[in-house]
Amino acid sequence: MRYAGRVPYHHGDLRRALLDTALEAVDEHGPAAVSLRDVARRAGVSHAAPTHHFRDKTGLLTALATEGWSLLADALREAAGRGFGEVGVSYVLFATSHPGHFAVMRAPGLARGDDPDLVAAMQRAGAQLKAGVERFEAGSGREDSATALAAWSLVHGLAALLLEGAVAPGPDSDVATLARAVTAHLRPPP
Amino acid sequence: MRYAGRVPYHHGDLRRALLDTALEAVDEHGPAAVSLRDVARRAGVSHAAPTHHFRDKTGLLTALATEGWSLLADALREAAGRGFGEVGVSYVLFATSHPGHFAVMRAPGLARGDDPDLVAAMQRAGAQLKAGVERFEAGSGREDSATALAAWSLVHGLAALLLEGAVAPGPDSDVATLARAVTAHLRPPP
DNA sequence: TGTACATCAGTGAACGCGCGTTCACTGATGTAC
DNA sequence: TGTACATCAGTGAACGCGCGTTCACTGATGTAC
Repeated sequence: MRYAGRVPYHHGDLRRALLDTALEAVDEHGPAAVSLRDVARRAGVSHAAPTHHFRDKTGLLTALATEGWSLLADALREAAGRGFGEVGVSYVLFATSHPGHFAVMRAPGLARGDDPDLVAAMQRAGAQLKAGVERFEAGSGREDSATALAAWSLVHGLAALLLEGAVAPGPDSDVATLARAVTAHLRPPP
Repeated sequence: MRYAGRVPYHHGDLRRALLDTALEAVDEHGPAAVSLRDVARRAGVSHAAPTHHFRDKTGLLTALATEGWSLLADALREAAGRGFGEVGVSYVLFATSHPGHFAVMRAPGLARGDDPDLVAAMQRAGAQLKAGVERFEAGSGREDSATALAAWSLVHGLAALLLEGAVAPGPDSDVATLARAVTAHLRPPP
């Protein structure tokens, strides 16, 4: 039973709360500098509590990476009906609106790479990316691996430049507009 | 005086040695996880020695970032005579052959952003990048900020994907070939 | 050429701190009967 | 409906470790005379 004004012994959804505070910590200091004790502190819980939800630090990062790839797959799938350009825009929007997830997803060696859930989520996102590029290539009737790589590089690079603070949308623009302008510069396969 | 087989008290060029071992450490664990003590250990020197060359940890990272931007500026300048495509290829080659430098250059908040040498080196590299894009645009006779951003995104994205291990050149290819194929997909301004 | 001395480069001990993980524990919940 | 008990969720102390920085020090070098 819970009484107003009383801190309950059980949290309610500590797992979710830990994931959220971990994302904040990643946003602030990068995925390599996340500390389990800091995450617990932010969530207002003892430093040993996370153990019950994610065995150890790697477990927490693996859960974040899995969630990230899964969210990306969902976002790309949702945009897939609207052509390559929109899949690309969706990729950039995902990266800038989920910086913590995106950073953990790209950081090598922090998550357990052989985790089955993580592998499945990555494959799901990979399939959506591939489908997006194929849609772009469809216009020309031929497939070209360099086109696929160029498309991915383009949106990945824009996302990285935005996240690194090397580029920012002007006052009359926003990320989606920037992304559309940039993807329009991709030349279809010869 | 130095005798063969005797470890001299003075190192000779400890500053350079520390920069080099720091680069190795960055390659292995990322810029956020570099430790001064580890860098000193790798260089075979007491952990307090780096203080004499770089006041503190930030000083070491600032020196690395400065060196990185300076090397990039040199590489871009050298390639500038050969058209935009080669400037782009040169950017990607710099990133993949100097992963430690490139990582420190992009990591926000690790170096002293107001260091005059660092600022100067960044400006030098920025000017070369700008010149490269202008060369590309010259064909069309008009300038277009989206073209510049797309060009930078494209090469930056390819570099990031290669460094993150998301993409690797096949057995019959190499980084330069990949970079040429990708930059060929950039569409000139309308 | 020799010598005194300032300066430079590196040492090793010490400090206080935050970290990840383990552990025995206790409070809360839910289920079988 | 009540009660016993297993299980789950969180606590707090403890461990050993590596870290950045400071400090008094010593060895080596170079320069003025």
